[in-house]
Amino acid sequence: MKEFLKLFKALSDSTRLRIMMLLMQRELCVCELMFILKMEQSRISHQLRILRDADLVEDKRQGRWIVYGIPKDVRKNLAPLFKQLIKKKRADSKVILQDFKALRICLLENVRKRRRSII
Amino acid sequence: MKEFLKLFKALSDSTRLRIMMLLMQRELCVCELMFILKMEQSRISHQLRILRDADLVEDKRQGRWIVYGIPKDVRKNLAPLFKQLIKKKRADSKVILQDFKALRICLLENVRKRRRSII
DNA sequence: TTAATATATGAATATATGTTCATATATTAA
DNA sequence: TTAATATATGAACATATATTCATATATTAA
Repeated sequence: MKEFLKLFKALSDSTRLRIMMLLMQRELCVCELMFILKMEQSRISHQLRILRDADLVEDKRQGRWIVYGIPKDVRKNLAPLFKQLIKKKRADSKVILQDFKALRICLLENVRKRRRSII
Repeated sequence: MKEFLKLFKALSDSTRLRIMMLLMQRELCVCELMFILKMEQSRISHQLRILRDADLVEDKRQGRWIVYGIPKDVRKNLAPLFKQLIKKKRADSKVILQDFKALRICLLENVRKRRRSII
């Protein structure tokens, strides 16, 4: 039961749910999430930690960025659930769809700098 | 998103999760839940209210008891998820399985009195 | 009608959680 | 090596949530 509680708790916060929806689209670093969600860095880091503790996301260093993504098995399990969240064209999904729009802008504007680390 | 948050929040408490698992087995009144969970009445009533506000349970009066159950559509949607929760024979499921045992005893002992209301 | 039973609910309290601020750490650029 | 950038994290604070206690309401039994 603990495991399920951890999962539900992790998903029962709007910031974390938005992060999850974004990471379902694409791996992102913290500064990209900051740009898209318009939230300060520590707020996002704290929430990512909770998601990581619940094994909903994993992180890897890429040069000076730390990139977050959703492990394959988690992605597979959550996909049907999250699909419902976008599918319904209700006011409910508005925030999510706006976030997706901001994600596109984030990529176009190359918020994560072009420089690539050697490692 | 609000709808999903409401769902996840409703399920992210161990008392409520246990209640949901029990109601997936069978309709139950508050006093039966008290007996099974060994919790005081107001505690259960408060949690049932939260579940009802999230449309996860519905109630109907039967004589002097108020019987709680899970609406068919909700039951259908949550069944696969909850099945996983019981399936895995891990310490994680122990509490739930103990609750099911207590449920059986509850029914054998006829915790809800035999008298039936006229209504 | 009165007492007993079953449940709901408001208020008080304790605890958990989310956010912000300040600061530490790790990497890369200069 | 030093400065800049990206991120993590501890502490303080505000807010939300769960639980308990006291009490109200509705139904049935006597």
